[in-house]
Amino acid sequence: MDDFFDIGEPIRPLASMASPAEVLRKDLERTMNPEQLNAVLNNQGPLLVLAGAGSGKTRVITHKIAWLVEAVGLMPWQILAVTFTNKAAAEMRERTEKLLGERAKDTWIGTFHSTGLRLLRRHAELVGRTRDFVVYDQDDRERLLGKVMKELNVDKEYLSPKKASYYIDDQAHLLRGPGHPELPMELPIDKTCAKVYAAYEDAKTRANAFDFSDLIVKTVQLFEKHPPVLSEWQYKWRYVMVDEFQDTDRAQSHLLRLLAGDAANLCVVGDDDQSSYRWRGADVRNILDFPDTFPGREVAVVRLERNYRSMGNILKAASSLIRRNTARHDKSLWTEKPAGELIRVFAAETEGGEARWVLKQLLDRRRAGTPLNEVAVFYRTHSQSRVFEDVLRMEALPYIVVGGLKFYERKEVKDVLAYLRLVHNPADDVALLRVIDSPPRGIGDKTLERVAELGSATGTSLFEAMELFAQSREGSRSRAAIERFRGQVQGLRVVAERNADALAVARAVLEDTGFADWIKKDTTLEGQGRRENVDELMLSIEEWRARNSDRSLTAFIDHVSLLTSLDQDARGQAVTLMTVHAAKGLEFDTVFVTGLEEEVFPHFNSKEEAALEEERRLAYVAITRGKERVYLSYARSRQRFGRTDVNMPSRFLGEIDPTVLKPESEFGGSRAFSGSAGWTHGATSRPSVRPDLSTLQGLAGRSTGGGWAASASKASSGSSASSASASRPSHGRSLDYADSQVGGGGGELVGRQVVHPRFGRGKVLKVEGNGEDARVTVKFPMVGEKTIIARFLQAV
DNA sequence: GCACGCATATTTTTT
DNA sequence: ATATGCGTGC
Repeated sequence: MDDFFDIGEPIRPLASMASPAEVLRKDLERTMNPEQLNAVLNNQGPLLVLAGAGSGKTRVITHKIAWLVEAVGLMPWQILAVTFTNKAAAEMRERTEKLLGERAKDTWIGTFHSTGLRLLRRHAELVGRTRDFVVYDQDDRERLLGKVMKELNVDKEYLSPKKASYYIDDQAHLLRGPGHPELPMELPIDKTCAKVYAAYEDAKTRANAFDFSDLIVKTVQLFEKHPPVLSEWQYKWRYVMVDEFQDTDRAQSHLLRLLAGDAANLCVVGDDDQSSYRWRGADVRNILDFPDTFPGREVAVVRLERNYRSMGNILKAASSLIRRNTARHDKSLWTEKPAGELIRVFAAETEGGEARWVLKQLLDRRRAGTPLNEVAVFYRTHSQSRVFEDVLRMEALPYIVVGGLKFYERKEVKDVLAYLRLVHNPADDVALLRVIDSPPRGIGDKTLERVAELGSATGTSLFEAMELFAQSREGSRSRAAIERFRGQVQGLRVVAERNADALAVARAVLEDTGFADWIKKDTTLEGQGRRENVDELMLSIEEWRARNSDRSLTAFIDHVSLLTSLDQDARGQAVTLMTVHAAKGLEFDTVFVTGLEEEVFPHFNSKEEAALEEERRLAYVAITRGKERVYLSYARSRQRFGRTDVNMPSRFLGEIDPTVLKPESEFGGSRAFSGSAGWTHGATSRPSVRPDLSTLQGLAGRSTGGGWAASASKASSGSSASSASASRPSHGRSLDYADSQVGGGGGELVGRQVVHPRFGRGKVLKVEGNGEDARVTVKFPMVGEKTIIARFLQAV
C-alpha cells in the first residue's frame, strides 16, 4: 500500500479549467507561510510538526486533509484524524467541512477514545465482549473495584478503590495488563494491587464492560492478537493524523504506530511546551523522541514558529517563562504583531479582592467593546471558580463554567443512564447496583448479598442470579421484590426491542420503574433540582435524537459515555471560566490568569522538578491563549479548606521578562513580587486605589471609607465576607442581617420584597440560617421559587 | 429495610 | 465548606 501515494504532484486538470487541486494549491501558497505549506504538502512517511502556540496548527491539519482529498486523491474515509477532546474533534470536523463540504463527513475525525470504542464495537467478540458492552467511567470503575476488593477481603483503609484505580491506569498507560511480567512486585501493596487488578479485569469481563483505559489498551490487544483485523484497518486508513501529540501516553502512541503500519503515513502535530497530562500517563518523550523512533527511516520535521495569535508582549512573556524549562525541543516563537499593552500583574489581599479586580477589568473591557465570549478567566483548580462566579453573578454578567459540576455526573442523571445501560446490557452489575434502590423497592443489603453469592457461585451477573434467586425458596418477601424488579427490567427490554429509539426507552424507564414518581415525591429544594436535571436529561436526549440518524439505545449510550463537561458549547455572550487544562487549544481576546501563588500555581503537589516543569508549561499555555490582552493576578491570602492560607507570589511571575509586566496592587503603587517583603499589611493603610465599586449593581451612593477598608482589614475572614461587605450598601435599604436578626426572629424578613441582580424583584418566603450566608427562599414572578444566599439579595 | 443525622475526607489537572 | 459515607433509630 506504500505505493498508493505518488504524492507531491497535484492531479492534472482535464481541461483548461482549474482543478480543485490547483485552486487549493494557489490558495495555500497565498495564505500560508512556507513551513505551514511544507507541513501540508509533505505526505509520505512519518512527519513531525512542531507547532508552537498560535502557529496555525489546526489550519494546517484541516488543509492537509483537504489536500489529501483534493490533490492526492484519497477518499475522505481513508483518512483518520485523532485528537484528545470531543471539542477539538468537533472543531476540526467543522473546519474540514468548510473546506471539503459534505465529503468531510466520511473522514473519521475523533478522539482516541471514541476511535477505540468504534473499533472495539466492531470486533467485540474478538476481545471477550459481546457487541452490547458498556463503557465504565471513573465512578463506575471505583464502584466495581469496591465490590471486587470486598470479595477479596482487601481492607479499604489499606488500599482505597481510588488508589487502586490510579494504579490500574498507571499500568494500562504502559500497556501492562493483569499478570504482565513487569508489574511492580516488590512491596506487599504491589502484590495486593496486582491481585485486585486481575480480579477487576475478570469482573469487567463478566459485566461485559470496558473502562476508559480499555478503549485504548484493548484496541491495541485486538490488533496484536488479530493481525488480519489490523491489516483491514491499515488498508482502510491510508493516512493518520494526530493532534496534541505531546499528550499521548505509551499505549496511545503504540496504537498509532500499529495503525500507521509499514507505510507510516503518520503525521503527528504537537508542542512539547504544551504537554500537560503527565499525571495521566502522557509521556513527553513520545514527541521529543519521535524523530528517532522509525529505524532506518527519515522522519521529516517541520517547525511552525510564527505566532499569529498574540501581541508581542504576550509572546515575550510566555517565551521568557518557558525558556526556564530544560526538557524541550528548542524553538522560539516570533510574531510580526506590535508589542501591544503591557501585561498587568495585580496583587490582591484576598481571593475576593482578586475576583473584584478581574471583574472591574472585565467591565472596562466590555465598555471598550470586547465581546464577553472573547474573555476568559483561568485558574489552576476548579475550586477557585467560585469567587469569580460570585462576583459575576452579582453583576448579572453571564458566564459559563467549563468543567466543574458535570451534568452527566449528577446522581439522578447517572441513575437514569444506569437504567438505560442495564436495559441495554443486563450483565452490567454496576448499573444494577446503582439503580436497585432508586427508587427504594424493598431490596436491601441482605437480599442483595444472597443474590451476589448466587452470582459468584455460578459465575453469572447479578441480573441472571436474580432469576436463580427467584426460583429458590428464599424468603418470600425479598423474592417478590426481586421478581418485581426483574419484571420491570425485562419489560423495559421489550420496549427497547420493539422500539429501538433511546428516547422511548428513557421515557419508559422514568414511568415504569417508578423513578419519576419517586423524585416527584421529594418536595425539598434538592428534589426540585433533581427533577430539573432529569427534565434536562430528557431534553438532551431529544436534542441528540434530532441531530443523529442512529437513534438506538446503543448509539446514545456510546455518545454519553464519551461526553465530558468540556463539550458543552459556549452559548451566546458569556465570560468563560475554566481551568488551565481546559483552555488548551482555545484562544481569547482577553485572558486572566489568576491565583498565581506558590502552592496554588505551581500546585503544591508538583514540587518535584519534572512536575514543576509541567506546571510551568501550564502557565505557558495559559498566557499564550491571549490575543490582545493578558492579565495576571494573585492573592496574598486565600481560603482553602475553610482555612486561610498565606502564600508567596508564584515563582513564575518572577521568571517572566519584567520589561513586559506592569505590577499594581490593591493598595496602589507597584510592588515587587519576589518574597514576602512585597506584602504590606493592609489593615491600617488607606486604600489609594479602591475597586470601582460603583460598577457593582445597586451600589450607587454608597458611603466611601467603610466597606472596603473594613473587608481588607479582616481579609483573613474570607471571600464571602469581603464580597458581602463590598456589595452591601452601607446605609438603609439593604438586607441588614445583623439588625433584622434573621436567625432568631428572622420572621421579619418573610414577606418582604427583595431584589436579586439576575432574577429581579421577588418576595421572601422562607429564611434558613442567619447572617449573610442565610438561605433565603424567594418567589420571583418570572422564574418562580429560588433559594438564594442572603448576601446576593437586597431589600427594597 | 429505610430515613435521617453525624462524621469524615476532600481538592490538581480528564478521556 | 461541601459532598459522601457510615451508623443509629424507626
